[in-house]
Amino acid sequence: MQIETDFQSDEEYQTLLKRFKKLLKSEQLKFTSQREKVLETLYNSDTHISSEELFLLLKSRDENIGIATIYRTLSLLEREKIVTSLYTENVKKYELSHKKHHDHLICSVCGKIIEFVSQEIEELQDEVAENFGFKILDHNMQIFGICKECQNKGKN
Amino acid sequence: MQIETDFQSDEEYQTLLKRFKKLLKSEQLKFTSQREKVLETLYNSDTHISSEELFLLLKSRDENIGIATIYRTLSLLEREKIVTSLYTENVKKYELSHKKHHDHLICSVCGKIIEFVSQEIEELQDEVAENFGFKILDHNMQIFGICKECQNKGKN
DNA sequence: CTGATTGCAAATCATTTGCATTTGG
DNA sequence: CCAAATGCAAATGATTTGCAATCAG
Repeated sequence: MQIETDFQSDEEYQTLLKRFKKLLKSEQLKFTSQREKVLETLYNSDTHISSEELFLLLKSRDENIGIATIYRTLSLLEREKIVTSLYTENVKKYELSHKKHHDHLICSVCGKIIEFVSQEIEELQDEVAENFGFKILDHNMQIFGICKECQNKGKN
Repeated sequence: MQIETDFQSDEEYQTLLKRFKKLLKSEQLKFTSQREKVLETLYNSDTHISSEELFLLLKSRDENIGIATIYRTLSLLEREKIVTSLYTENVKKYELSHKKHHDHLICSVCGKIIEFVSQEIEELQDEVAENFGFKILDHNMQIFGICKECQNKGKN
């Protein structure tokens, strides 16, 4: 079971990597080890991550990478829609967008981000936009509040 | 008609002002002319406004106010839920929250912000949050895209 | 009076940029 | 090769903070 999962993930990552390389080629950009590190780290991260966090993470692995490169790579990835971003706690945080689209519940106490999908909300959004003659490119929904765990903590 | 509207607005503003004063008193904070200017400017602004914009606006009226005071006042107002904020074009922008709650369509071309309300979306959000045992404090929905006008501009 | 607030300037934080050097194709 | 990319350090832009002077209650 574990093996199957790993294999599957790996295959998924390879597909992503191929897409990235193809994309770079089509724009006469170069595939570099730094760009791969960033992509890979995002792939393996199960939460949203900021440039700074990504930098520290890679540095702790003794990777040779500068923070400017991380900023540049994340911008590139966002431009190419390989990642999406959101803004919390005064910084921009990124996640791979290969996942299904989803929205966010953000805990104001612990900062935890819970992802969720609601097809109905998506549809209503499309409807609203249509009423304004507005062409949707992307959207971003954040619900702030207190997660179950932090509510319970409060009771102690 | 016009007179009636002005009167009504004025009354509404007075109510808001009273609320603000009461709130300040209850926290042993002081009512200052700078705080009033900020509140009043927000009240009279029909769009979201950044600290910088607020500062320039007040300066152009020769008001005596420093930008640090504006930042401090906006934080205070947000903490007290008198204003809400959103993050676009790399800055935080504020609006009075005495209006009915609403969400935003943001044009990626001209930066225009269109407000809308969807009771159905609100309800779905509550439902989702409930499923996660999440207690909603606030939320924030931004739909990015291209507004009708900018789509038409593109066609010329 | 006296603690809160202000304006200013300096500090900080996230992000961007210039540039000499390195590297991928 | 050589244009693109990198790392570094310096620059930028938004926001915050320290502090002496001022002001509200």
